[in-house]
Amino acid sequence: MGIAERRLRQKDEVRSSILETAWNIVREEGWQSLSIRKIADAIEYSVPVIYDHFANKEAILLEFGKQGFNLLASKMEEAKKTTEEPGEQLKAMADAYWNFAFRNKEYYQLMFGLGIACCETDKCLPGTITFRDLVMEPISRLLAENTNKQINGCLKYHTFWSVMHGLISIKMTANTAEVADELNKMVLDDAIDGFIRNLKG
Amino acid sequence: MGIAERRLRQKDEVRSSILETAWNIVREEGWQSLSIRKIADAIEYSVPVIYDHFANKEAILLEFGKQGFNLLASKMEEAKKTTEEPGEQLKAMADAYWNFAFRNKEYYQLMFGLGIACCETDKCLPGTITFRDLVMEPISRLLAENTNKQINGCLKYHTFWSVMHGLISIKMTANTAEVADELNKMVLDDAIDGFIRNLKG
DNA sequence: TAACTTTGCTAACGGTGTTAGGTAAAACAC
DNA sequence: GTGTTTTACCTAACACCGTTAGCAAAGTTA
Repeated sequence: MGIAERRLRQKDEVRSSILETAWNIVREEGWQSLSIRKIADAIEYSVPVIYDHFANKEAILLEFGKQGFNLLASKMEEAKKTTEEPGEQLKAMADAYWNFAFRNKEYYQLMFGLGIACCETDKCLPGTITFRDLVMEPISRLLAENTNKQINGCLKYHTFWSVMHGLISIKMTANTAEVADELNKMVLDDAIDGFIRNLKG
Repeated sequence: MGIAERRLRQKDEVRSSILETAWNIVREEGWQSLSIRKIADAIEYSVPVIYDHFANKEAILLEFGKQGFNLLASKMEEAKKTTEEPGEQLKAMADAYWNFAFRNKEYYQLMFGLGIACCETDKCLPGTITFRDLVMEPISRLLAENTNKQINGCLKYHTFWSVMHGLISIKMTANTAEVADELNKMVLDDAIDGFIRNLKG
């Protein structure tokens, strides 16, 4: 009785084509321009079919949000593995974050833009690694070597994200080429260097 | 012949009531929920009247954007005047920025949220002071005292904004009380302290 | 009073997310 | 193979949205 299986497969294909089509629309016209009707048109089904696969429009966006967070997490994990020195790890992850943001503007805008608030940056990952674990560990190692024991690691963790997010979101919002690209990357490098220097004491 | 004047006055009153009403809606229901029809309803005029005063909806948002940037600039200018020491000035301005953001969430969200992109953070002020002047001056003074002449002030200027914006926008997007308020303020203070320490060399 | 200008309205256009209700085809039971 | 039930899918609507064309009434001027 492979009928049920075939049906599930077909249903999954429609679901996939919804996501694929939506992604194309977003890439070509931006999030603002994505509409249920446009998707329905493109996949050659009527509008209500979409609601058989997603509760509402936000559920579609959330799906992309998850994808984005997973991709970002894997890129940062990968970056971290390239070195053992905690300071270098932080720099590598900052680099990975930067690259992710500008190679996947659509994802980044959805994830951190007008708070689709997919998650609090942490949750909604496959359960294994969290961003917190990833970034907190090298911070703690640097702080352990620091003679000044007053410094709060949790606080530094937030600073790390804030600096990166701030730099990227300002650059992304700014009218394209307000400042040269290299300068922006230098600002990030400089800020992260300063951050690490302060961690080392 | 005060007729024309009275008419102008009356027209201005309608314009003001549009802005006032719009602001009330935003405060009570958020930017997402602001619509031309709601404004028209509330001021007890028909919809097209609004278009006699504003070219379109975005023009209304832009008006608020200008207000926001002016308010922020004045708060930061005021903060700067409280001290002469450049490091203290930067801290005071960071504080003022922080306070502005959380005492005027609606403004901040409009100004830096989903890029209504009112301006590039600088322009659209009354022509006199720019944010750049305000922040760049104490940075330059600190760098002048620093023996390391390699440091780029323009770069530091961008870092300053990024850190502040990053901290605030992450806290604003986060689901209300992810982290205690005091901790967040501590993160800002810590980040700005670190920033200034690095400026001093 | 007649002509003109301004003011404000109704009603529409084309778009959005979402859902109720019906039909035809496919799958199942006998 | 026939009858019944489930599934897939569509049409059409609801309630919104921003925006604009066109018209009627009121106010202003000569």
